[in-house]
Amino acid sequence: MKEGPDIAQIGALIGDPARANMLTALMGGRALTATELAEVGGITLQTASTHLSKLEAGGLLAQRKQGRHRYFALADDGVGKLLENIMGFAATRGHLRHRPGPKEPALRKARICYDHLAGDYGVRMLDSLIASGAISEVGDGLNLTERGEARLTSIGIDVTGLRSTRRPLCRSCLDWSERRAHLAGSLGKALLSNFFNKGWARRTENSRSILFTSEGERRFLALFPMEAGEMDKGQESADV
Amino acid sequence: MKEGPDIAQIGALIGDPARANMLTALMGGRALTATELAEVGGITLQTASTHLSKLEAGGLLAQRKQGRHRYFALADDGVGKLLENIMGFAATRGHLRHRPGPKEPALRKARICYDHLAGDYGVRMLDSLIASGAISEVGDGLNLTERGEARLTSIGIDVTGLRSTRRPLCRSCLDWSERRAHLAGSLGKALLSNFFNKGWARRTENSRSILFTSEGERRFLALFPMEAGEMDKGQESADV
DNA sequence: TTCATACTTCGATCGTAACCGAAGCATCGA
DNA sequence: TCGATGCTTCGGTTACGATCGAAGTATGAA
Repeated sequence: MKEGPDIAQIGALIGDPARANMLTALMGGRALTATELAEVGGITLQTASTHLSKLEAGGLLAQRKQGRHRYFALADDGVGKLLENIMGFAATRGHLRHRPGPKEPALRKARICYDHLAGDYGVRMLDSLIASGAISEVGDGLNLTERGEARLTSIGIDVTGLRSTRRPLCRSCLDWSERRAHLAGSLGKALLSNFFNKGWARRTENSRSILFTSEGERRFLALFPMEAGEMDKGQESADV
Repeated sequence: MKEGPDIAQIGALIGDPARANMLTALMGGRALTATELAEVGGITLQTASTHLSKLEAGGLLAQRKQGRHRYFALADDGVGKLLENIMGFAATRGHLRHRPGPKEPALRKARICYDHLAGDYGVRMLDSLIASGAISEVGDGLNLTERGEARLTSIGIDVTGLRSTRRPLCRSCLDWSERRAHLAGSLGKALLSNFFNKGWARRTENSRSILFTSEGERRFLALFPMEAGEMDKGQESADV
């Protein structure tokens, strides 16, 4: 009965509120310093330091020294994926935190989920890709069709290059409030990078929300039109 | 920064060793009484009772009264899936518990993982299904082919009936020691039930290991032959 | 050098939750 | 009705770990 992986250990790591807040912040995808993480955790630097040591020892975080700064980030994709999973699960059980801040509408609209686009726009993008036949749903998973590959290549995504990596091209990621999926995987990441590179959108400094320029928004909505029946849905989407 | 699902809450629930042991035991798929769970948790009945209340309040467990017994089980598929995920992750970080008991070889060979077959035989079965073209790998997911549907129907699986449920037909589940996948989803469950019904195998009383009869083993191995190059691999497989 | 910034380590406090003994409640069988 | 079994609730103890002040280490800047 005592065999098997020790889920209690990682449960305990995630189970502390301060650590959970830090991990959630790092889902934003960028590395943060100990000082920044102390702030998001609502604790002093000393306390944060011990937490960060534990998270690193537990294999959840990786650190990179740079001058007198020490940047922490999620150790790898697996950690992001795990946290996504738990968030999705927690949402279905109604374990929500209830401090609707002023930034919430922006977060609902478009936000970063580890490394890909989430929120209303994220859900819309995947819906549109499926509706247009670029991505097909196969059982539990998602699959890029030939038509989709041609289309994405035409907007500047190096699909061939993405295929050569070990990471899955398409993954679906559950949007916790809407309970609908958006696109994760290396393709999801590449698409978001593409939007950044084109200047359609940019990150915000202290939040996971993504700001679209008016021009970028216009282009994005044109590129991923909503199906006819979907108008005025998707307002409450928000993820992770 | 405070929006989103509260991962700390469920992390804390899983993070207590006694609770984690109980949950792991319930991954065996059958409902257990509070007394039995107290024993696997290594705690008294009183303590177990409070743990079980918390797990139920947190949406992880469901209880069913039956006479003066109170049976606890995982609340639904989602919980099993979550625990599988965490176990898979924990295994990749080397968070293993180290009490190799006498039952371990049996567990490595074949065991139940929530409701489907895991371990050496579980991995072998999926490998064989893929090699024979019954199941294809699509990106991250698995897909039953037409040929596979015909083949499984012929051995007594009601594939059409399975398709009509909301649960995904094929899911892959990471085998933590081998780091290879075996088959989960409603099809994985149906296959294991099929083996039980045919009398090829049965559960053991106090463990998650599955015992094959010699006849059942012969049939199983004939039904799911190993690919030529795979001989003598798969000895160390064990899951969840 | 010297000072400032970024972070860690040490030491002590404190709160929470895990824990168990004992008592209480519910169901069953006789 | 009575005792036995299965489980919960109560109360008090204990232990662990989260927390922070203070001191220590490392890097950079002046």
